[in-house]
Amino acid sequence: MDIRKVPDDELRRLPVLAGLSDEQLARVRRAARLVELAEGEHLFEHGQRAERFFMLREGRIKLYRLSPEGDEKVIEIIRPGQSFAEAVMFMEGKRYPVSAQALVRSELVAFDNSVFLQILRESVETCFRVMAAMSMRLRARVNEIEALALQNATLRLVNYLLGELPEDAGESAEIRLPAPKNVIASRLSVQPETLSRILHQLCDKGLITVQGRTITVHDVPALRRYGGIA
Amino acid sequence: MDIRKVPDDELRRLPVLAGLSDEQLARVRRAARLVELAEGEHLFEHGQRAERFFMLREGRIKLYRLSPEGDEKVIEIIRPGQSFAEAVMFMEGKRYPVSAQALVRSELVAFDNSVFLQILRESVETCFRVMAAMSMRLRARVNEIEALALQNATLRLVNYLLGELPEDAGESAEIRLPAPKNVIASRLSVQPETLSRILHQLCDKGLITVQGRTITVHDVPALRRYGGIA
DNA sequence: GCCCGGAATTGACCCACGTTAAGGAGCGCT
DNA sequence: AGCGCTCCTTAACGTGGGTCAATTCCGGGC
Repeated sequence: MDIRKVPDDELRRLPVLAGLSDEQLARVRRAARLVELAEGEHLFEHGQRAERFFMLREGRIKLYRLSPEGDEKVIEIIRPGQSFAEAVMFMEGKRYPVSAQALVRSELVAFDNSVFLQILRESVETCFRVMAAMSMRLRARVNEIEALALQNATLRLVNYLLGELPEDAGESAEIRLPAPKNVIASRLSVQPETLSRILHQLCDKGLITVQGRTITVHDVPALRRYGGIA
Repeated sequence: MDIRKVPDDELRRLPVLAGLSDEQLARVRRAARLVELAEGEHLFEHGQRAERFFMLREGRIKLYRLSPEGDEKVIEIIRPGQSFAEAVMFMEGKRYPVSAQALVRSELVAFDNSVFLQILRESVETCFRVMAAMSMRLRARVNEIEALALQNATLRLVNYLLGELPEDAGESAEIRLPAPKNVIASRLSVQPETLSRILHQLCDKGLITVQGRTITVHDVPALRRYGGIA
C-alpha cells in the first residue's frame, strides 16, 4: 500500500500530470497517498472540505448528489485511468460539490491540492492542461443539461449507449455496463423500473439484446438513427 | 462604436482581466472589438468555430440549445458585467457548445482568443483567475443538473427566485425578472403555462405577488423554508 | 445442490406536467 | 382612440414516466 509502487509513466498518463518535469512529479508523488476503498465505502461527501484530488487505478467510483428526501442522482461513474475533483481546488470554499462512493473495491491515488497548486504556479503548461480538462467537463455538463431538459428517457438511454460504444464499433458491438442497472438508471435520471421497460422495448425492436450487464447492439447505424443526432 | 471608449477600469472589473499589467491590457484591447446587437440578433450559433469570448456591457444575452425538433433550452441569461464563452478556447474543436442571442439591444466587448491565450502563457495569475471562473461555472452546472434530476417544477422556481434575491434582502424583497416569462420558463425547463400556474399558486399561498416582470417576495424566510435547502 | 438476499422485471395505477385551444392584457403605432 | 402585435393566462384534457407491489432472477456461501 505504498504510493511508490505506482510507476511514473502511469501518473504521467493523466493529462494534468503529463507535462511535469521529473522533479515536479517527484514532489507530487511525495505528497500523494494510495487509497484503498472497500465496496460501498465513501471517499468524500458533498460539502466536505477538499484537500485532495484523485486518480482511479482500479475499481469504480460513483459521483452523486442526494436530495433532502434521500433521492440520489448519479452525476458520473469514474473508471480506472480517470481523474476527478481537480476543479474543486479553485472553487471558493473548496468544498466537494458531490459525494464519491466506491461501487466495488477500488484503489486510488490521492494528490495533495496545495502541492499541485504550487506546481501550477511554476508551470503554465500544466495550467493549460488543467483548463483543457475543465473545459471538457464543462461541455459534458452542458450536454447533460440539454439531455435532461430536451430528451425523453428513451432518447437519453440510446444516446448513453451510443456514447458507451467502443471507438472501433462496426455494424454491431457489445457494451458492458460500468455499474448495476439501478446505478445506470440514476445516471440517466430514470427509475430502475423505467430503464428496464425501455431496454425491453429496444429488444422488441430488435436493436439490442440484454444479458445481465452486457448489452449487444445489433445495428449501430440504426440505433444512431433512432437516437437522433446527439 | 470604438473599443477605445471602454475605460480600462471597466475591463479590469472582469475577473479574468483583473490581474493584467497595463501593457497586457493594451494588447488585449488592441485585439478587441465592440459589438452591438439588435434585439433578436445572434452573436454566435451552436457548433460555430470560436475565435472570441465576450463581456456584456449593456442589454441581455440568452445562451441556449435547440433540440432537433426545435425545442429550446435556455442554459443561462447573461447580464451586463458578466463574461461568457471563455472556456471554449480550451475545448478541442473550439466550437461554441451553445447559441447566443440578444434578448434586447445589446453592446458587448469581443476579446480575441489567440491574443488572450498568449497572455495566459505569460501570466500564471491570469490562468488562476480563468480556472477559478471555470470552476464556478462547473459547480453551477452541477447544481443545475441536480435541480433538473431531483426537484420538481415548483422547487426549481422557488430556488431560482431565492438565487435572484439581492444580497441585502431582508424580510421582503423585490425581484425584476431578467427576461420575459417564457424565457425564464425555458431556463427552468418548464412550459410557460406551467410557470404561470406555479406563480399563481405561490400567490395564493401569500408568499409572493406578481406584477408583470416584477415579483415581490413577502416573506423570504418562508420561501426559503418552502424551497428546502438549496 | 440448496438457500438466501439483493437486483431486476413486470403489471396496475397515478399524477405532475405537457399539450391544445381559447381568450385577455399590455403596449407601441398610426 | 383603435388596431395589431406579442406575451401571458386559464381551462380541459392527455401521457410519460413515477410509484407501489408482487414476483422472478441470479450469484455467492455453505
